[in-house]
Parts: sequence; C-alpha cells; structure tokens
Amino acid sequence: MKAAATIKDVAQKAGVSTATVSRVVNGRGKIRPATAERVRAAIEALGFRPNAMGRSLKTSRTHTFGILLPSLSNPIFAEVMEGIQTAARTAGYSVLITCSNYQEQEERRGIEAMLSNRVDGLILTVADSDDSAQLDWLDGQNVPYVLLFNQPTNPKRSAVTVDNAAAGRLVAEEFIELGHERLGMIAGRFDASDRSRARFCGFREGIEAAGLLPPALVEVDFVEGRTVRAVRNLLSQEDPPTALFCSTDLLALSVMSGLRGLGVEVPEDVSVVGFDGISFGLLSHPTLATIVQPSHRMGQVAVQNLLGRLTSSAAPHVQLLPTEFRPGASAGPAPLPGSSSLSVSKSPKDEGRTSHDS
Amino acid sequence: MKAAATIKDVAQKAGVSTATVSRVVNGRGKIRPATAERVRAAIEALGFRPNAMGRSLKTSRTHTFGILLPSLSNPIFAEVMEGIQTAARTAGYSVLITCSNYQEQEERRGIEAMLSNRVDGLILTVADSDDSAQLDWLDGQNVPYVLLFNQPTNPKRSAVTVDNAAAGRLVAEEFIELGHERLGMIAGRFDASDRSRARFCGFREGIEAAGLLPPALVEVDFVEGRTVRAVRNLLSQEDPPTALFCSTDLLALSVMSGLRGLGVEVPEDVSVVGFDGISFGLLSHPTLATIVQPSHRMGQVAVQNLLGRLTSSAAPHVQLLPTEFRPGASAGPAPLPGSSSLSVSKSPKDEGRTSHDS
DNA sequence: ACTGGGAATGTTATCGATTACATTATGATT
DNA sequence: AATCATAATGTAATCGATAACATTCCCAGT
Repeated sequence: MKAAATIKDVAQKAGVSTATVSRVVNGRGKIRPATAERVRAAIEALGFRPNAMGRSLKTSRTHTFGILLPSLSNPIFAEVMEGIQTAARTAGYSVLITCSNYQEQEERRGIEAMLSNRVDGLILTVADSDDSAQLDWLDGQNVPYVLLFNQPTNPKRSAVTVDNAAAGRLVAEEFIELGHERLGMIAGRFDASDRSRARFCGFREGIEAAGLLPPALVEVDFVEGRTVRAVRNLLSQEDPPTALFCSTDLLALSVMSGLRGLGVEVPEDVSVVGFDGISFGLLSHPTLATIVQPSHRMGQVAVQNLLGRLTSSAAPHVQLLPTEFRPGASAGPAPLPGSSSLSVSKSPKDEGRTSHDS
Repeated sequence: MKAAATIKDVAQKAGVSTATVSRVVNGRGKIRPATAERVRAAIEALGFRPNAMGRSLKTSRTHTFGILLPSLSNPIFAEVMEGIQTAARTAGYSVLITCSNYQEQEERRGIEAMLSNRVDGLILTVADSDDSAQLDWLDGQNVPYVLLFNQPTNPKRSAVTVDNAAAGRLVAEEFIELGHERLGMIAGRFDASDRSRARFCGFREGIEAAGLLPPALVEVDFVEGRTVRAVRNLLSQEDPPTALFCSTDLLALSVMSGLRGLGVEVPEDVSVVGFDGISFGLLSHPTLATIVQPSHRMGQVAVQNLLGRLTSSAAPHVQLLPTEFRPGASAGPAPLPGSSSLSVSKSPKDEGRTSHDS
C-alpha cells in the first residue's frame, strides 16, 4: 500500500537533487551520461511516474483537451471522438469527454467542469454556434476552442466542419438527376442543430434553382427519435414527396425502417439519402446513399488546429473539409407518375411541425 | 488576457484569508453568513473557479476516472461510455477516455497515461482479463479499477459484466427450438476478446447438451472486419450450418450484409443471432435477433462500483447484470432438408481459421 | 466588568514538480 | 599550477488550494 514515488524519492535514491531528476525526465539541460543513467535506474526501480498535477500546477499546462459532443449514440460522434483521441494521444495529450445530450444547460455545465480541470483547449459541438450563450461566455475565458461540425458565421471562431449547404445542394441535384420532382426533408430540430438547418437551406436552394417547388419539411427531436409519425406526416399530404433527404444517417436509417413499417418500398416508392457516411449505411439493406464526412480526419484536424493555436499561437480559423456523395441503393429513379401504390393515411394524432419551407 | 483568478485574489477582494474562502467554497466549517456572502460576491465578481490542479495536489484526489475501451466504433462501447459519463458527472467526476484499438500495447500506454493523470479509478475493457500483463501490473499500483464486459475468473478483481456463457447457451437453445441442427459461430478473435470466447463456450455447451454436433467456428479480426470470406468459408463446407451466432451485433450486421451479397436469404436459408442489443439491430432489415446487454446500466453500475470502493472502501466484487434475448426477424425456423438452394463455392484464398470446435 | 469558551477567522506548512539563479566540478590553456 | 570558461548540479521559491493549528472575536454567565 505504498504511496507512489515522487521526484524526491528518485533524487534521494540516485543521490542527486530533484532538479537533476527533473532535467533527466524532461530531457532539458546538460546531464553527464553517468548521472542520467543512475537517475533512470532509480526511476525504474521506484516505478516513478511524474505527477501530472504537480507539473501542471507549476507549468499551467495540463496537456489535456476537453471534448463536448451532443451524444455518442450517433456513430458520427463516436467516430470523430476516436479520431480526436488518437491524434491527441499521438501529440501527448489526454482527452476529457462530456456529452450534452443536446441540452444547452448540459453544454454549459460540461464546459465549466472542463475549465475547472484547466484543459489546454476545447473541442465543441454545440446546438447553434451563432447563437450560443456558452460560446459568448467562453470567448472571455482565454481558452482556445475549436468548433466541430458547427459552421459559425463569425470567423473569429475556429471551426472544423464541412460545407453543409453545398452538400445539401448536391443532394437536391442528385435527386433531380434521378427524376424526382417532389422532394422532402426530415431534419433534426434546427434549434438543436445548426448544421441540420444549413443542410436544409442548401437543399432548398438546389431545389429552387431547378425551378421545383420548395421541399416539404419535418423537424424531429434528436433524443426521442420517433420518426414514424414524421414520415407518415410527410407522405400523407397531397402529392407526397418521392425523395427524402434526412439530415443524418441515423435519422435516415430510422426513416427507412419506418417506411418499411408503412409498406413503402425504398427506393421503388421513395428514395432516401442521408448525411454523415457512418459505416452502418453500408451494411443496411438497401445500402444508404449519403454524404460522407471524413469523421476521423475531422477529429484529427480539430486537434491540430488546437495544437497550432497553443504552440505557434496561430489565429482562429475555419477549416472546411471535403465531403463526398456516396451512392447507395436507397436512392433510385423517381417512380413513374401513377405507378406507385402509395396510400399512407394520416394519423389522427400528428406530431412534428410540417411546412412548405421554414 | 488576464489570468484566471486564484483563491488569493478572492481572499483579498473579500478582505478575508484564503482559508475562509476555501471554507466557503467547500462548505466546511462555520462561517458567519455576512462573511460568506462577501466571499461569494468576490467569487462571482472575479469569476473564480477553483484550480483543480492545486486542489488535487493537496488532497490527492482528482475526481477523475479513466476509461479504457477497445474502440468507440462499436456502438456497444459508445453506449456504455455514455452511461459512464452521465453517472460520473452526476457524482461530480470527470472522465478521461482512451481507446486501445484492441492492441495490448495501447492498453498499456493508455493506462499509464491515465495513471500519470492520477485518476481516482479506472474502468477497463481489456483483451483477456485472465491473462493480462496490464492487469497483473495494475494490481500493484494501488488504484481501484473495474473491468467492464470482461468476466475475470479471479474474484479479486472487480467487474461489471453479464453471464456470457449462459447467454451463449440460451442462443443455442433458441436455435434448437427453431429446429436448427447444424450450427455455426462467427466470433471476434478469442485472443482479443475473452467474452467472445465465453460466448462460444456457452454456445457449444448448449449444443452439446442437446446432443448435436459441435458448432463450426470462424474467428474474425475486430479491426479489419472482413466477414464475407469468413461467411463463405463456413457455408462452403459439407452440411453447412443453417444458423449462425455472431459474437457481436456489429459482426452480425456485417454477416447479414455478407450473406445478402452471396445470395443467401436471412432467415429463410440461414438464421442469424447477434450479441449486444445495439439499437441498429432494430433498424436493420430483417431486424436482428440478439442478446441484449443493459449497456447504459452497465456503465452506471461500473461507476457506482468504483465510487463504493473509494468512499466506503468496499471490497472488489463481480457484478453480473441480466441479459435478455430479443427476438428478431433474422432468426427463423430451420429450412426443411433439401429446401434450401444454397450453393456457396469455396473461395480460392480463404482466410480465418475454421474448425469443428476449438 | 471580567472571564471562559465556543465560534469565526487567520497563519503557515504542505502536496510534487519546475526553473531561475547560485554554486561547484571539470578540463583546457598557458 | 593558476586561471577561467563552461558544463554539471544544487538550492530554494513558486504554482493554487487545503487543513492542522493558532489566534481573535463575541457574548453569556457571574
């Protein structure tokens, strides 16, 4: 039950001062090889491991990053977390993680907790990076942070993300290419996800640019994730959409499952395209067409962004990484007019806001 | 660019000593209400937040747990991580996370890094909890840890897991109930996952108890995740299995996708059952029959186990949580003899070890 | 008014490592 | 051998908070 060895123990055992031990450990200053060897032997013998607290206290560097994500249930976040973790460890950093569950209050609490731990930097995905009390407050805290997935208008904030609007536009074009004329979107609530909104805006632009009617829209809650009603809602209206863009792959998979439950065939009756590029999209049946975000890379780049700010005090900047449209069996040609046997009755208790535009 | 306020700044501003501020912050000792109020005002005015490093140095408690998981790509780990994170924060703890990518070397490095951070406890999922150099070493480090998913033989080690063997047996019984007589298993490599081995052992026991031939077995690598060859391998042998047990849901979904690629129908030709109960199993088509582990709960219990060891110095103990068989469309009755049109040719370059038993 | 004694608050050593500065050792040069 | 430059090492203050111990305050009881 011995306490862990300290630098003093090592110094004593090696017959040197703590300063010398410190120098050996950190490879700073000149040390006679023989001395260094004795110190190393003592370290080995005692199983000495520098106490990060003591060190941080003096250097005011914790070599720790704090990560705030809405959730880990969505593999896109789990993947980016892996990327962050790997890149951080490579650079000698540890990572503290917090999930906000899409709640602003938890965002705030999580950030505060990580600041108490004196993290050297933060990587955050917040609800809305253009209207966030947390971020406004954080700007005064003198801690570098990088937004992830969020795409802030304010260029004073660092961010690593993709061009969500452009990707949304691309999806519209793909649908139109396939002959679809009546499009819809099932999106995570805009007030919980600015990227969901951006994807929708791009999607709508692409549609309007082609001279088609604006898309039908249903917003759904991330947490409860009931999509069946949202789907029924969309398809039970006059002249229902033949193609659905979902703001995340998770949503898309859930929607496909819902459609199956309603007896709607994908892609024969309705085409579906998701967003994220999670690996489950490749395993699903039919395989999911989607916009792929380079999730691991994004995590890695976010870490590098922070490191740059810390070491070379680089200025905050936004980095847009490329996306890619990944075709899949879920997106097919539009059904011939009248060929679809769709008959989805409207449920009595409807949920989710539906609108022709927002 | 002002540095963060310290307890001294607060003391000065409130006209008291640092001891008094400390008492107010930690709610210890008697403080005159008027004084407390002045101190609180100063804290508020300066935006003071106690420096966790300074505190930890003195108290030798970091209020941080270290978590080591093989990966976050498998949602079962992401889910348990969420459970851990939530429970930890509720108890006032932060969590450091590390992924080992199923590599022993990284297990070691991750643990060392977290010990340097002087975590108050560890939650670990290692390759093999009965033969782990890391754990043997860790036992001498005087840091409480809890194994998660691992099911150690040595009862001196705390663990939160399920009865993997019993669950494996149950799967065998379900298959047999459905009329299957020739069974197989696709399992994550035993040397990277002791639970995979335990599930197989239970599965085999259940089969042998029913007087059937021992199951065919293929081990696959977690990291690369190529299952198509493994599947072809299994099905191309004489009298191929009509039911496949996969050691994880992720594997099962991949296997189902592979079967589809080979033109094999699930469950008409081959039934599939997974293990974990990840939510994607409910979204897949056909829905995945599986053994459900209470992942969030497991994370929560692991945290409680650690807290108990820390606060009431409870003894290490193993906690087995209940599993549940969740039926799904992927598991159906055995095909009538000769009714299946299976014709899977053996690929020239085979991979994965196949055997009739292990 | 004086005093005992708990309540309130202050003083200061301490946790473990770093680092500016001080000191000593080494060895090359004459 | 004396000298000096430089290499090697040591001394001690410091980071921010805690807590044991010391001190001061305040008021009840006589």
